[in-house]
Amino acid sequence: MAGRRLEFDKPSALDAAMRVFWKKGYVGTSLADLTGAMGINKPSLYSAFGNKEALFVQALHQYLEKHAKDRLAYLSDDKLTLTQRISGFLLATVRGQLAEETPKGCYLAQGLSETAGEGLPKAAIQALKAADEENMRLLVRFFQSDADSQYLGLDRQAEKVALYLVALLHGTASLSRSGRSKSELEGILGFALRGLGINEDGKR
Amino acid sequence: MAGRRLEFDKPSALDAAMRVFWKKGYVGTSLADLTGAMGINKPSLYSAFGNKEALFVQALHQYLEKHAKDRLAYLSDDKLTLTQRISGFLLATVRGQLAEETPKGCYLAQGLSETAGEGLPKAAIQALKAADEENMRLLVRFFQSDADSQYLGLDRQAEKVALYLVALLHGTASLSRSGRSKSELEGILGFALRGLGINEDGKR
DNA sequence: TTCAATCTGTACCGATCGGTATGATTTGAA
DNA sequence: TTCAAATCATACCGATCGGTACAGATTGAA
Repeated sequence: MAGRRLEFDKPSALDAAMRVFWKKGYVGTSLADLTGAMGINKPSLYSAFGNKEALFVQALHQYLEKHAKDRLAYLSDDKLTLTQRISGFLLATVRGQLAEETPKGCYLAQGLSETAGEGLPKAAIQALKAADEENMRLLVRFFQSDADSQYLGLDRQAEKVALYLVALLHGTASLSRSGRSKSELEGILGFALRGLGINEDGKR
Repeated sequence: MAGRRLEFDKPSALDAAMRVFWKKGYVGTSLADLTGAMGINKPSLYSAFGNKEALFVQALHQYLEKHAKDRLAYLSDDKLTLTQRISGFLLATVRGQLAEETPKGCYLAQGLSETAGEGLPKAAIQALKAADEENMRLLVRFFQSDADSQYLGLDRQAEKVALYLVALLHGTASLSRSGRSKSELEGILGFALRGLGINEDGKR
């Protein structure tokens, strides 16, 4: 088709936008913040991504795909014990929450918290709730279907166990945003595992 | 002294401001939000409280005094076992996070999270960090000095134990803001206690 | 009763908010 | 080479941001 070519790389512009929302939240980021970080100006942003809230939703999906999805893979690694798998999942998540290359905390948790205020448009709230529920679904299904989890009886309270881990990870996300160090947060995970009633070899 | 009298009740105006900040965060609340909830207009706000950030700090102290302080009292109730005291503290905190009469979540946790963005003035950051550290100090001192805690060896890792509980409570605060129910959050606390390695009578 | 002190309401300040109209510029197809 | 399609940069829109000047109202003390 005819027409001038895009002068910026759309995926990397979306990546830049994601980092701004990740760091400052939805209400805390302005269009000037976004265009500055993305290296484009407002009309380009609007023609490429719609508007602020549409960009927020796309950035959320980018975050889930590029930064959240991999962590769940630890849970289904057959070569590891249950403890190792859960511990790997938790460690990877916490490392992601305080990596140097990205903002502190968790895009999803940050967004969900803003749900309680009144600054989020409906589409953003919907996308955040959907991602939260999907995340919970995956965790619940894991504790329900995993053999070691069944052996320990965790499958019978899969919802509670999953919510316990989600709460802990929301907590570490919050603490990482307030400046806590890697060693401080990793120290928490030992207690987290003990809360599940599992030990190092994954069997009671 | 001479002069016209204040036509509003200063403490209850501060209380109204506290609820707005509690619900919407610092960057998410506008002066219009504040004056609307407080029932006064801007010049009155500025003469009585200084400016937005000074009001935020005063509201934070009001929150700590009226909504956070009492919970710690559970820890030093001599008539209860260690488990009962910690459980009481956690339960009271979670109930405060989703009470009907107040906004969801925790004013302090909400503010600390905003620390990672760039919307908070320095004075607000200082006050939040100070409150966070004071809170941690009290918890650490508790696990160091409590007899039952010493008996269980928790005093030798008091910092880690305290941070574990703080992380969990930040997590429940976050979850309460995203709409989780009382029963869901209370279900988490059982795992939290197990993470500490204590049982119902407070002795191993 | 006067006067300084204090508070309230309105109206305004420059800056920034999210979003857009417009015209110049660049492209592929005809 | 012409022309429609797409993107770019600038400049602007009304609304709202945090904050304040100012005039009128209300008070206690002199």
